[in-house]
Amino acid sequence: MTKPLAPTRLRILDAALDLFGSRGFEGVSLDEIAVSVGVAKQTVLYWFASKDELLRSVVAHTSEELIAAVEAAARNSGEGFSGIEAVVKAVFRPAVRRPALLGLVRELNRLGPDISAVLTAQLGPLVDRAVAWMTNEMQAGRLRRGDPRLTLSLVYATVVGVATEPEALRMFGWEANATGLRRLRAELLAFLRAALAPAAD
Amino acid sequence: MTKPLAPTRLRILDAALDLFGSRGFEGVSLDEIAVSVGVAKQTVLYWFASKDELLRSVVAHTSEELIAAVEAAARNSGEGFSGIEAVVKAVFRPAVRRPALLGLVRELNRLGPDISAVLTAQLGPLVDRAVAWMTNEMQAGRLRRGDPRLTLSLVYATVVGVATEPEALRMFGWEANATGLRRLRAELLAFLRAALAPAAD
DNA sequence: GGTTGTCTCTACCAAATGGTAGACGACTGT
DNA sequence: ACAGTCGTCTACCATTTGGTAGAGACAACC
Repeated sequence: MTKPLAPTRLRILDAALDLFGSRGFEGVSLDEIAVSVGVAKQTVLYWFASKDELLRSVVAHTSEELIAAVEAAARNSGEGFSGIEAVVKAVFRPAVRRPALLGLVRELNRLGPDISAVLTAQLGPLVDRAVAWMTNEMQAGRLRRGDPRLTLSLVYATVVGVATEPEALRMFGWEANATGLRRLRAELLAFLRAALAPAAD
Repeated sequence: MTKPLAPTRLRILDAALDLFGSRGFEGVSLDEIAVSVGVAKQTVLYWFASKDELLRSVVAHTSEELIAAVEAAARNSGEGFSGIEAVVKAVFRPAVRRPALLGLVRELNRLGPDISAVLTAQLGPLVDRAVAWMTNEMQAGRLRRGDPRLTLSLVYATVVGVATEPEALRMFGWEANATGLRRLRAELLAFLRAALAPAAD
């Protein structure tokens, strides 16, 4: 605990997340990252052996945080849709405020399996648990029946799509302010609730 | 029949769409595009004055096609959810088969307003008509009531999310073959139908 | 045959990029 | 006072990038 709040290394990780997430790995130069942090390019290379390693570190660091948030939410969540609601709520604000968070996930897909493997390894168990939970809830009649994995994928795709495309949402007339954010979240939850509600029979 | 179908210019547009869409504008060099087409880099620059103009052309060309498909589907579509179903079906296959199609849309967001304006101008009227249609269907009770623009955004986000993240879907255990594609489409439509179904009352 | 215009090529350039080498200062423990 | 190491810097390099200049192949039209 020698360096309390934001030592250079963390500030670099932070800036790199935003830049990689918003403009892509190849679209950002080490120098840009350095300038945005307020250090020299070589300071970045002092902390991270290469640009690739910087990306790997950003992914590892970021996914740890996100996964922790999701797991915490999942632990305290209830049955049926409220379980999903808790997780979505936990992810929604940071994700929309900072599209880079989930944008980075997309970024991985274009950088070959060796890098996305870092994330897959971390996410695998979480996905499995989620699928098991979903299967159970479907069988109990608390969620609409369907392929649990695909349904989960669709929930994921919806949330990620919303969170990573503010520009597209603006195209539909959405305004990116606090009110817009609240409304979007409310509509997203209503949308997902309807999509997952068990068929009335 | 020397160059009947794909003259150089079109082949370049085609290759550029795939490369830009999958690896990002900055992640692809002119040389790569040229090689993948089988010509020299300078041939690319002969057809398109600069890399920027190439991107603009790809966007214009691609969005024309997509928009035409959407409009055709929208014209023949029915009321309520079947109207949306028709459009989603029209977009789904080409979009999933070729993630670059919609991936390009995301790509635009990171390239400044001057480029995404090309697309916005083309999409604007279509979006307005879709919103008007949706408002009408909601009021008629054929779709679940809600903010028409936001609901539309969510449908869009879901489809785009699904279409542009095959890697993420694979993380959830989805397999990218013909059967997987069919199942995914069926589940997507069921998901959207449930999400948009009018509240039973 | 000559001219013109289209299309593709080789050769080259200036700028930017990721990365290396090594110096300078600040702080540590001895 | 001194050696060491931590963190940052300036200076530099090799490669790649987008882009320019100009020549050659080839067809069509005169």
